[in-house]
Amino acid sequence: MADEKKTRILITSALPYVNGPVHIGHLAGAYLPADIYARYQRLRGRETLFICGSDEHGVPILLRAREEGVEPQAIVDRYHLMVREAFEGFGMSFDHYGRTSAPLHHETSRDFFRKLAKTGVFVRKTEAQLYDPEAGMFLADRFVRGTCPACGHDDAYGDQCESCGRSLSPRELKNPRSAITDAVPEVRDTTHWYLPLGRMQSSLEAWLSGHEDWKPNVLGQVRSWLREGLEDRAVTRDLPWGVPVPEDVAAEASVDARGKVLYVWFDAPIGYISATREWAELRGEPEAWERWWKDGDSELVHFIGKDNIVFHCIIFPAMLQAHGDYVLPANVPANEFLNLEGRKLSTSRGWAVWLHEYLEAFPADYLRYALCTNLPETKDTDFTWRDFQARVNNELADTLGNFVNRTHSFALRAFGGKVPPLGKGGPEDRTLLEACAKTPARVGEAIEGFRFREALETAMALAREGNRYINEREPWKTRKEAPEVCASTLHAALQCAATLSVVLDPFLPASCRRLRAQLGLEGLRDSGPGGGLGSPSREGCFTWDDAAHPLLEAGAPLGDAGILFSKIANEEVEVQVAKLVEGGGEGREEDSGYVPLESPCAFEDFAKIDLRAGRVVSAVKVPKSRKLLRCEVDLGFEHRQILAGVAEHLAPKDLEGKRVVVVANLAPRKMMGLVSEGMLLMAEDREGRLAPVTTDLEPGSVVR
RNA sequence: GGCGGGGUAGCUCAGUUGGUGAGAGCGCAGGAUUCAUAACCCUGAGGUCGACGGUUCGAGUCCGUCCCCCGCUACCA
Repeated sequence: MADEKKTRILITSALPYVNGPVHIGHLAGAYLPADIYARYQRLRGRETLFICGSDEHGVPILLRAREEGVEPQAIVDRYHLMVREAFEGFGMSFDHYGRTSAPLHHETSRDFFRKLAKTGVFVRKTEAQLYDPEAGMFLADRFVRGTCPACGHDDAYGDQCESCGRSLSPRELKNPRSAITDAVPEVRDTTHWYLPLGRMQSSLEAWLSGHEDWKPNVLGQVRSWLREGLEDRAVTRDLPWGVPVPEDVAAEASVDARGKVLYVWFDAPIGYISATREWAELRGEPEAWERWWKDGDSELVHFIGKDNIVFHCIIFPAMLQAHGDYVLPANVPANEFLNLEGRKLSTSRGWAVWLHEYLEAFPADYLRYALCTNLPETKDTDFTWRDFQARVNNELADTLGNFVNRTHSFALRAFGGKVPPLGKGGPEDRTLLEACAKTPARVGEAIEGFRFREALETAMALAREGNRYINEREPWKTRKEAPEVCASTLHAALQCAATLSVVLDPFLPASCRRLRAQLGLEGLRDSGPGGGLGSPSREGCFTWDDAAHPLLEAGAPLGDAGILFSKIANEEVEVQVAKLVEGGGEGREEDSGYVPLESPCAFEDFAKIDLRAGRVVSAVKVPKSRKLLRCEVDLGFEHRQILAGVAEHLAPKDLEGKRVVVVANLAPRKMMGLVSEGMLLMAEDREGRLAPVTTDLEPGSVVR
């Protein structure tokens, strides 16, 4: 239940990570529910602010920029724009949509960090790491190559030697070099700041104990983390892309701040705050943001997907608590995941419906409806195009659209385009009007409990009741026999349509606006951006609760007719399904689903690999492992034990007896306590299916 | 493997603190109707509530074990 004591409500949707476009899975998790909630709160008349923005830092964006040979800023500029426009087309009613590369975000994050540093919240740890003087940056372990101290192999990674399987630390390597520039790395000490979650645990637990009413999937995850005991987390990184660590803080700790940035999960949630500040500045009231973030009367609600629970329920609250000035989330109604046609969504495989592409084909409200009827509120759910079509045709068009259309067009014809009077009204009329009166509260109760499917179903039930009512009252008969009765019927039916235009507004904002125009109904508060903020025009408008009373006055003029929802033909969804199968590759345009080619490899490098034919003598699943099969392979001159990470795709019998191709000189590697002496070559198709690469020749044969 | 969330009618999903004959929408079958977007309305068929034990007068709802799906994590071809 909503806490009516709080006077204003601050709603956030997870910041999308802009290394690609947004798809329907994102919408179902963090965006559509948040938008419905925000629009509802505005219609209720509560002071409401809805905030989101692009998350633009972190390693994946840096790597993507390197791949494409452009600056990271170019990547995030591209997707920030694309994502923002797609959200707008979908009807997301953000009061502000910011971005974490904005100067104000950098300033806000740095101030936040500075405050925690100054008040002694952080601990610092210094460790020696390798530094690339040419690239001017510290090297992650896998970016260091060199000679293995144990076996002399000259191309070992910084974390492990592939030749002897030994785990290493980068500093143990002889003749180390940078994998980026080939420069000889220097050993330098690097210091990082840590958020000591361990010692913050009890205060977090105290806070969480006041939130036993959160969704079970959220509480379960959170309790599990607390039971395990929280560990300190580093909040800075040696990276060239991100929010720079404040120089003054670094100087005070006698640390060189150059090349150090805030870790992305530290700065990203602060994006909620900086976007609010940006909103306030644009409004010309730079201090206005503090009301939302620092006043105890403010209720903060984060909408996210289940993968984000720990950050929003533990780490960010810990940061806010440590800072001291901020309110903590009142609720974090995380959703589970949406599947697509029975398979999980995958950006890398292109198994997704991209929002910007969807919007080229169908109206936003159709998707809003279809997704909302099937939101993954308690468990993962499945989106299919066929179901989408059925929802739109059978429910939106046939049930809702047809109800308002038959009502409206009848009134236009029979009553000269004006709302007919209720007159005395019969018991049936009063029954329908009572159903209308109860609906806003019922729908609202479900929304406030974050049960959006139930809320939409409740509203749609009123449309069904309206259809039933008209069938029973048969106004086409009473029109001539008893005109006053006919007038009462149409009056009640029009009131019902008017109620629907309000209670469905959060779900179908564009369609409900059109519906109200058809009904000649004006003066509802704006559910869109700015509608939850104080403004002169807002006063005098009617609200959600007012929809419990008849909204139309007898004699008032009706607007023009029009079809609200048109049906989707089979061919239209077939096109979408076909697009899915073909486009199995990536969000990028010309990609057909094939994995992109690796960069060229010199022949000398290729020649180092010794490929042999081998016969799989036996294959058994490695106990307690999810992916590994332990194979005994006959190479003719010897038998090898090889671990293949294919158990999710292949059964042991798929390999046993097969003559396969083996990388015979691959450095041994330990996994699950077992040594793997080589690798079985596998081919993978665009659907992700695996099959061994086989040969007819005898074991030991050389493959070139 | 560890931790968390799920496995309920053909399909997609609801089922609060255990208690009248287990629900909705869609799909299907039959009927009624014609104001309306070949729409609407009524009726019906349909499930041993993942499997096996247990607690209880009584369990989809609580406990235990196992199987399958998803997320985080661990050792990711």
